[in-house]
Amino acid sequence: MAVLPIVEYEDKIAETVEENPVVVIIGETGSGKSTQLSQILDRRGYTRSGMIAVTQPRRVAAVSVSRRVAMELGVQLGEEVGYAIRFEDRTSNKTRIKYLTDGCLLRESLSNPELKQYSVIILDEAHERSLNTDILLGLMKRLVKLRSSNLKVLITSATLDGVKVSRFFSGCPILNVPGTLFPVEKFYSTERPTSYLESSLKTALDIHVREPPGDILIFMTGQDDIGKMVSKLEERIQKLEEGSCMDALVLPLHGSLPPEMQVRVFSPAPPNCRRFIVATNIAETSLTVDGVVYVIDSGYVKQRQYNPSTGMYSLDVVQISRVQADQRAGRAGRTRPGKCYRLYPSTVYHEEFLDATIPEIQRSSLAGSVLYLKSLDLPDIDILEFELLDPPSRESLEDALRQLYLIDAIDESGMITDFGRTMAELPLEPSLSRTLIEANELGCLSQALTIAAMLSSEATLRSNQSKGNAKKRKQPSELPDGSGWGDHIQLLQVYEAWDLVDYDPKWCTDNDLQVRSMMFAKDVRKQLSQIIQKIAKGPVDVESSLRQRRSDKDYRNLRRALCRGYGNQLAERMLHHNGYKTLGYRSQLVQVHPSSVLESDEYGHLPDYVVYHELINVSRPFMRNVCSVEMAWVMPILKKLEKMDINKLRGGSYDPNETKLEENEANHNNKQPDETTKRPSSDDVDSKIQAARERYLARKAKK
DNA sequence: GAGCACTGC
Repeated sequence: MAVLPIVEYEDKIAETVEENPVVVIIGETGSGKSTQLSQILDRRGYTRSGMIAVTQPRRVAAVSVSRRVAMELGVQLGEEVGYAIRFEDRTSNKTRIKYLTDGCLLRESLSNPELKQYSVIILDEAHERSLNTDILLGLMKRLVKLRSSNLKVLITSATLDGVKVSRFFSGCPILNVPGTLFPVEKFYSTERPTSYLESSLKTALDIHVREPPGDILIFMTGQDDIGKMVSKLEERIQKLEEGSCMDALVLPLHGSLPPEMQVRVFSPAPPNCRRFIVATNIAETSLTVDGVVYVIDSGYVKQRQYNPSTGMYSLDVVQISRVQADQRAGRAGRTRPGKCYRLYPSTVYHEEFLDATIPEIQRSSLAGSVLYLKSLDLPDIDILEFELLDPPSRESLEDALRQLYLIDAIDESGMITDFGRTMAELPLEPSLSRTLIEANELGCLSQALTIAAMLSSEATLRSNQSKGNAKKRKQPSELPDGSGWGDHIQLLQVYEAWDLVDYDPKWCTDNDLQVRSMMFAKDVRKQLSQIIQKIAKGPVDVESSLRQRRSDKDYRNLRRALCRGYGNQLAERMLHHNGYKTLGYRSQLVQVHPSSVLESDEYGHLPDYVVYHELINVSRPFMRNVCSVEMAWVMPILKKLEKMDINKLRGGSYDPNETKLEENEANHNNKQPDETTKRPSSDDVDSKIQAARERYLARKAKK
């Protein structure tokens, strides 16, 4: 086995770690940082006073890297070297080196805020900037001060980000460890193509005809384009003159492909055959395809982002960053020198692309993360001042506070409530945690657990309700339809139907459901049940109704619990048509997603009030996963909205004078004093509630 | 009447 570059740096690394509490390691692909750093520090005696934790953004990485390290050290996995991921803890009291997902480490710090069992914490792949890694970086900054004598923190990052991370940790040292990538020659287009699909197609065929053997990896934005590209490639390759070039195999690769299709890319090409792998971003970091020598990079990626001013997610095709472009190019140089064809001019790369991808923390709803931080009870930290590498916008934090207030996780002055503490314990979005608490009080916890689990697993019920579409109506689906109450109820019914056939995998495939997702839902449900039973004061019922079907056909209590939980995600139907208006501190015109099973009454009217799981803007704003609720349940939440004051919510445990000072400072820094004073006036809220009441009266009169 | 990239507790 070749000696990894990092081994030559062992003394230097050990020395630097000895002298500094925090060290940034810039390790390129193939440097061996993921497997070697922990072993180096183990050899140097750091495991005498505690374990070494190594975090990974992905589960598969935690498992495979720990397996590798156990093998190198000649120990049984789970003994001296182990891993911990959700649903699976393979560590023991002998464990010295522990690989875990960053989400797992966050969970651990909930019950043990100083993470005392660790003497070293290595945050690997920090340049990927997952939401969890960013929060961990903030926690580490605080932790190294608290435990300056007995904690070492190492952060691995990419070249472009290293200085920034170092600056965040008051200028800690940066060590560079070279990788073992082969050179990749880059070719740029002279201009942006009008159709990147056509341009990729042409480039791929050019390579096929002219270049020596080696697989081609083509980066596309999504499933649709990949499908088109695959069929066009197959068509054009067939037309190529026989004998003029080698054989070809075209493979799609994206996340929603069934696992058996995904693994096809891991078997090598047949002899004298070139593979074309048409992939999404999944091939950028998550999956490594061997044999790739040529990369075609469109320069685009599909990215999900959250807009805190509308509460809406959107999925947009955006330009990639320079880090991403380099990562894509690197995929061509893993086994030998490669070539990367960039379908954009070099000026675009240098002048238009961002240095790094916008971190997830600036593209997500932060309700869950803010609740998490609040539950840590860090006495010295105001949540809005919590130091992060790239702080989210003030608007985004305020949005999180408002959401948390509406679902009773924090009180009117921003303090975490008892509800909030329970909610933070559950590995769910706050809305679903709140639903579970309410369901427990209303005697329908078991059903709510199932819904929460099904929503976590994204067990998409593939358009089995395409009623009007004659083409797709081959056979009517046997799946339950939510009894008209909506998608949450349908998810519940589907799971219960699966339970009735003893969780038979074949039942899933027969009904066009992914076995993987359903199994995941089952695992989540079990985990949630265990956590709830652990934290509950009294006895809880987590199993009822799974087998003995209830007689309440209207799922009344369950819908009521959902309404309480989704108090921040309510919508009201328009008086004269089936469009909806979201209710809350901001109002949007939205529609029920066409895939919903929500039913209208005999007059063709959808329910007056619904809760929704998510707002997503795809060509138009839609509510995905909706459930019918009753006005009487909605009114108390609107009342609560009336009392909401964002200035108080921001306050936390600080006294008002101090808060004021901070705000003045913020105003000064932002140089936008108008912005900070511009908050929804109470008039606004009043008028909203007034309007809702008028509509209520109008409806009542109509009936 | 539309069609969702990728992770994770």
